[in-house]
Amino acid sequence: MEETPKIIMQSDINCPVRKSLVLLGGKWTLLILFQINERTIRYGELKRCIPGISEKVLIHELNVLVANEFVAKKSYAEVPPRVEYRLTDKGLNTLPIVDQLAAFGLHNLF
Amino acid sequence: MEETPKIIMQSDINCPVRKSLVLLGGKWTLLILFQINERTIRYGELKRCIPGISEKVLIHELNVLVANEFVAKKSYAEVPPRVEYRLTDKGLNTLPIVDQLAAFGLHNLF
DNA sequence: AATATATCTAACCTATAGGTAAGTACCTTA
DNA sequence: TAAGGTACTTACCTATAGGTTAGATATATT
Repeated sequence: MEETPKIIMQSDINCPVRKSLVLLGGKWTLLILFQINERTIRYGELKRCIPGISEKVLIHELNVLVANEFVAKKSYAEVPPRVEYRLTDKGLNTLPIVDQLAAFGLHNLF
Repeated sequence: MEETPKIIMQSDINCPVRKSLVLLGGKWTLLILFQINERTIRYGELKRCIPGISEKVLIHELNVLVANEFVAKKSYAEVPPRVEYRLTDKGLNTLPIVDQLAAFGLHNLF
């Protein structure tokens, strides 16, 4: 068997890992994407699914995720208001990352 | 084909994703693990591989990673000093995460 | 008329992650 | 003798991510 050493590029600002971390590296970002996952979920449900996050941060993160097209938002003109969030295709593409975070946690952190 | 909806637990502090993020969620943490990867690497090399990181932060992150047993450190009693870092088994287990971050970046951020 | 619900908005505050810059110790090379 | 390489350490500073609290809105319910 031959040794086929992995070549690792310098991680300058064009490094894919680094670019991903710029968008996904927040304290709550990947957790929010994980919780939305493949469902359509209302703001209030989401909040209850992530104990400890503040409303301000959750709203802000959601706005950023919508602006970056990870999440799609649908508001209904109802009272009381109803707002639904779901992942875009790009957002769905982040799920393998959180799957690996989950697998790592399960296998190494208990 | 049956619908088999994924069940998603509430992400309290015991959530595996959340626990992983506590340890790996720093600005540089996963990038450092990615750069060490499967090689044995000296401090100075590592620094050159991550343009923009400060010495203080790199040293500090490395110390934390060693304390958390993601990274093993070997110092040689030489002058000038030589210190080598490599991933432990636990550290190697984080590579699938950075692989997914890399894949995501390549496919979605260019 | 008071309370509850749901989704935000806004003002304010702070802890800390991270940045900057200088210094240390020892040897090598020019 | 002076500059450079190597792996740090220390002190100081600051920007900002994130926390806290209160309020807005507009209906329905009691």
